[in-house]
Amino acid sequence: MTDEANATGRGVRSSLPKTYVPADVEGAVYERWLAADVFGPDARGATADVDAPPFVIVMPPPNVTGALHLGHALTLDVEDVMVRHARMQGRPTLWLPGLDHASIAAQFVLDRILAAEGESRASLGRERYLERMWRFVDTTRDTILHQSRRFGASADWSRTRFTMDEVSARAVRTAFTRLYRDGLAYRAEALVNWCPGCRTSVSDLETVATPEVGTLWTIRYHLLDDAGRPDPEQWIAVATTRPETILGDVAVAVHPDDPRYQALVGRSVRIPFVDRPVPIIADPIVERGFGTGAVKITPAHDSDDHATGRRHGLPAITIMDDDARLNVAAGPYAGLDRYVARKQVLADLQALGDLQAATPHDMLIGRCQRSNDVVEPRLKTQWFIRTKPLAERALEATRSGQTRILPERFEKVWEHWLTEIRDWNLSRQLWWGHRIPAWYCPDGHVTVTDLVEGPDACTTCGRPSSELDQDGDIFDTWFSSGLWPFSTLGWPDDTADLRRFYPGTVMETGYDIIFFWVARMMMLGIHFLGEPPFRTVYLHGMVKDPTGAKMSKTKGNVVDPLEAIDQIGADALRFALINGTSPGNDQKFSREKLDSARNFANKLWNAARFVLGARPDMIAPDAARHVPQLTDLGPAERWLRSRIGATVAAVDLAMADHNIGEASRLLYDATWNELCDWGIEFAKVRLADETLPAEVRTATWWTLIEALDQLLRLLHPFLPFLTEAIWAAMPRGALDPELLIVARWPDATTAAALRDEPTETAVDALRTLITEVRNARSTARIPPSEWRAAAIHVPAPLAATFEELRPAIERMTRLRPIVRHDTRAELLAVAQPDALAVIVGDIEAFVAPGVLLTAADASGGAGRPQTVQADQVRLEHELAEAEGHLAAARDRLANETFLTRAPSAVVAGARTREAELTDQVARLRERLAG
RNA sequence: GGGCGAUUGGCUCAGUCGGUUAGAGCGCGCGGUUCACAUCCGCGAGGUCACUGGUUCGAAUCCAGUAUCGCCCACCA
Repeated sequence: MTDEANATGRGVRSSLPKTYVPADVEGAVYERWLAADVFGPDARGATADVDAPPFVIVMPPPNVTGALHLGHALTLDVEDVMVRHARMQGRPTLWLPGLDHASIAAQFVLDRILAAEGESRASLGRERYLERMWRFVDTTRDTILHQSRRFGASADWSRTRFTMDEVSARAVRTAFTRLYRDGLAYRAEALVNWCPGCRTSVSDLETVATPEVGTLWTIRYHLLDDAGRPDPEQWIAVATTRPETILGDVAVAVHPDDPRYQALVGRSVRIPFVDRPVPIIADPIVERGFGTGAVKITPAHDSDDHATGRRHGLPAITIMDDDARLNVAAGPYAGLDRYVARKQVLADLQALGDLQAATPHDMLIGRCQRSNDVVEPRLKTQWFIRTKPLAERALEATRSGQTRILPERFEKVWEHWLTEIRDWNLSRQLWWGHRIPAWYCPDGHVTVTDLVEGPDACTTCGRPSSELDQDGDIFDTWFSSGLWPFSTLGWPDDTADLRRFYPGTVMETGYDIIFFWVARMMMLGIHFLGEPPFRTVYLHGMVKDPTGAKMSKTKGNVVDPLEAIDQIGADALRFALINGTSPGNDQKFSREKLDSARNFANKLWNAARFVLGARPDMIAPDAARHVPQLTDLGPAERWLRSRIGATVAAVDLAMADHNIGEASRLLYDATWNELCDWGIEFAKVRLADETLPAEVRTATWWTLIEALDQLLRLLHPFLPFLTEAIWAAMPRGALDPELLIVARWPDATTAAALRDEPTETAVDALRTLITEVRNARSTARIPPSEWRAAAIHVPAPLAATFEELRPAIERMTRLRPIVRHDTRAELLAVAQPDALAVIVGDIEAFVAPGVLLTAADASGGAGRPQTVQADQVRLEHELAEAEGHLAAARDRLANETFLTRAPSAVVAGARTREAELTDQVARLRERLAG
């Protein structure tokens, strides 16, 4: 075949390579897509209807920190399926790819690399550190983008964005400035989660509550007498898990109604080592039953205590520095690490005789999600976002249905989190990220501006910019991520893209970042643009290892998606990740799934190879697509068309439901169990039958082509490379594009017209007959290759179909001749007593006797006189089954209330069934008796 | 402490609006050199749908409770 023929889009390549080698195909196919320019909403090669509503998918930009893992693969696959589906429906699609600078994660990774090189943040300094970071992300960025293409992602690479690029930077400055102007961003001293390892504050979401067994120590604080001296004989005992923080204690709290302590309220105790007198206060927050019922109050290092301290107007004494070492306020313990200090304090208390008890205690310790360090609550002056008003509008959006969350159950956690939301700490004491655009003058005035060059002067006192200092902190990464759906479209400018593509259609991501990311996008999107950034939030589950454990490098149970692609191809990996999954549910990923997907890819390839290679001679190799006459189709062809129509409808339903796992399952089934097992097998007989008229044989082939064509379209989102490669060899219609990726999704109306239920019913009955004959032959141990004769009675309505399919039935049952009798009586008259009986509904067949076996023979023993017909066992089994069902059916019909209350259709169905079973049972009994 | 999810053959999972006989893949057993595919073909065995109770003519499905596992949220020191 010539290149010209291919270029017309109508050429038929004579055959596909015998074996499908993904590596040979995938790269080349991707190049063809790129060359044809089909990915973007207005791509040159795209065939979208410009007036159709655009399909915009919002994806989480992966972190620039390293290679992609299986979770990324799943994300890209799910999104690619959705985008390809929409593209084939003729909608302009926007899938905007990008990367996230991931400030804390990236610094964590780079710090490790630097440590290996004998360098550190401190040794490089801010400027050189950032230069180094840019070099690092330049390489990882290329890796990630390259990998995304290997997954087959059909994103619009021309629009690739980075959360640290200038457009993003401007969006960040603008967003923050407006929030500040709107009174939603504020700077305040507050207790924040401090990670001493990362040397930055982190948000509540970034701290992980870790169960640990700690110790609950009981410590005596001596009461002060009127002269202010500690009384060695009188004390109040407090319980604490953090004895080192006593150095920052400012009070002891008891419950106001606690009779043990009521007399002590208002008196003072002495804090040891720092020799500080503090009051005993009453506060209902104290749990009387816990510990001693008396709590030490350390406002600077505990969030409960902070709140208590504020209620009582107590000072907050910070005793730790950024490295979590005790500071000068800790008196004799200054300079000690927090845990060293703890030991020392305990030893000193012991020496004083004031350590009363130590008991093991189950507790939750907050650890840094990134570094696993124990997070320290500390007082810091930082920037916060007032989230309540933003959260309310996000809740309105989901409650009103303006934005829908799928699966719906996630709406509950969404509700809860947004209802209980606390202010968002935006400041990070890191270097890699967007610098907070706030400047401070020596008088403490704050100037916030979105000007890239900073403010001219202090907006309060007019001091020139030279006297202003910019905040040294950067923003939480998720702040820029939260702007993603619109910052990528040119916001804050009112761009054409923004007007056309905001809000997005579907936001797709894993449920693990619903709060980190989805909630933030919702809050910020609604605030800045007045409407939510997407209509649907689709959350997929997590990919776990075969035992259900989380995949992690340290556990060594990760599957490298690129390795899997090298071994079995991207299509198989994609199918393995999607087939058999449902939205929001985790999946256990295993080698077996990959194998199964690979087998399916192989099956499709070979089916296509057969179909294309089975072209009858009278059809020219480069023949244009031809629609056969309905009258030239046989029952098998009509059956196959009808099943394809049913598949289109079922897949459409699943896709509309966002249930792509179900869609893939339906397609697996249709391809393997319908097209391959029956469609092709039936067709083989007609195609090979030279006695048939040419138009009948060609009609069969064109029917296979039609079925394959429809399945290729439906399968393309799932197996893009493989289907595209097959498509290239298919005879295409005049209107079909050269590339499947921009071909049209099967039309529902056309598909509905393919349905032919009477044919399906008739052919299904004959398919069951074939299966049952095979079963009978198998149990009777008739060699599969051996031809046998048979006699059959087929009820009149089925007779014509039977005759039309006779050659196929003969071949598939390996029975010939099959003598058909018009009445059952005729059949029984000729039936040999030892023939195998096959009773399928109204059809009854007798197959020439098989080998008669004893039980001993069946288990491999020597040949013996044959007394037991193995076939009898099968019939008895069938009889028992039928009798069971019959009994159930009769019970139901004997039930008066069933007859009166159940819908008449159900009752009628039960009656029919009962009649059928009665008949079936009678004939089975008759046969067994005979 | 609160919430969510899961529990269906040996394993991994489907199962729509409650409806007759609960499906698939893998694995298992038997058979197979059928000219697309052994990454295959044919046949088969294997399930009291976690448990208890309820609603209903009818429950894997709806309700209540229990158990086990997993996850999320949470300020008892």
